Amino acid sequence: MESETVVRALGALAQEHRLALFRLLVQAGPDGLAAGAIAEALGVPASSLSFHLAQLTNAGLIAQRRDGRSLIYTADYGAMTALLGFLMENCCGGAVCAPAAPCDTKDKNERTAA
Amino acid sequence: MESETVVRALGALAQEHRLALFRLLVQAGPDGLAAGAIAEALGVPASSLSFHLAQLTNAGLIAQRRDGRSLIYTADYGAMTALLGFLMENCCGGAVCAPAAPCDTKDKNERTAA
DNA sequence: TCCATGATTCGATAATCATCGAAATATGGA
DNA sequence: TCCATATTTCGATGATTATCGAATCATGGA
Repeated sequence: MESETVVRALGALAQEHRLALFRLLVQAGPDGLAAGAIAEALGVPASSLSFHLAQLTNAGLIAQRRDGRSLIYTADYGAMTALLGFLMENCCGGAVCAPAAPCDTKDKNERTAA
Repeated sequence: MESETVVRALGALAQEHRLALFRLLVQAGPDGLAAGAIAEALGVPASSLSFHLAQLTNAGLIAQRRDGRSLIYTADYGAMTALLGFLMENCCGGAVCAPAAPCDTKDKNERTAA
């Protein structure tokens, strides 16, 4: 993962509404949520929300698909995994830093960096 | 970790110079680096660097100590661990997301959130 | 005490970001 | 075709961020 990509992803998450939005999409899972539902959940005007959705999309953290009149947004787990991988490997001075919790993982395939 | 803290930490890292700076401090380890050395390494004017150091300090990601005329900066691993912990637990939809690498950890004590 | 060095703060400026109503675009149904 | 719904784009505005030279502050040594 290039550091410019990392900066963009971090920047996308470094905003109250967008962090909440991303968490919401993570909770929603693969089904995702329509823009309108998100706007209501977050209490943000549609045009403002659209701006934030664009930021996250641009950073590659979420994806968009259309379902009828609605645009459904979903979290991109792979992008998040890559981001976490970068942070762990480059910003943690080795293995010392990683929280111990999720070591019952079942995926070794998403890995990116060396 | 409160989400406001998370936003501030992410914002602090979401900048080219600051991300490079933080990585540099992580590499430097507990000895840290003097502001002047950092400025030279990054090729950034002293006053600009000072601004970025303040951002990272304010976000709690780095710490400062004085050694004679020099101010030595060090990465705060605990803060980074807490940040990663938050992201893993809130932005990853469970254990599915975590990269598999650092599971040979030796520390279970840094953990913060539940 | 005086000076040199290491670093921060101040101040001005340019750039980017966030907000949100109004207008425009896309889709589906009558 | 015409209308209603879902959402984005446009445009204007205020706020925050990044940059960097000059001035200031802190420390140590002569």
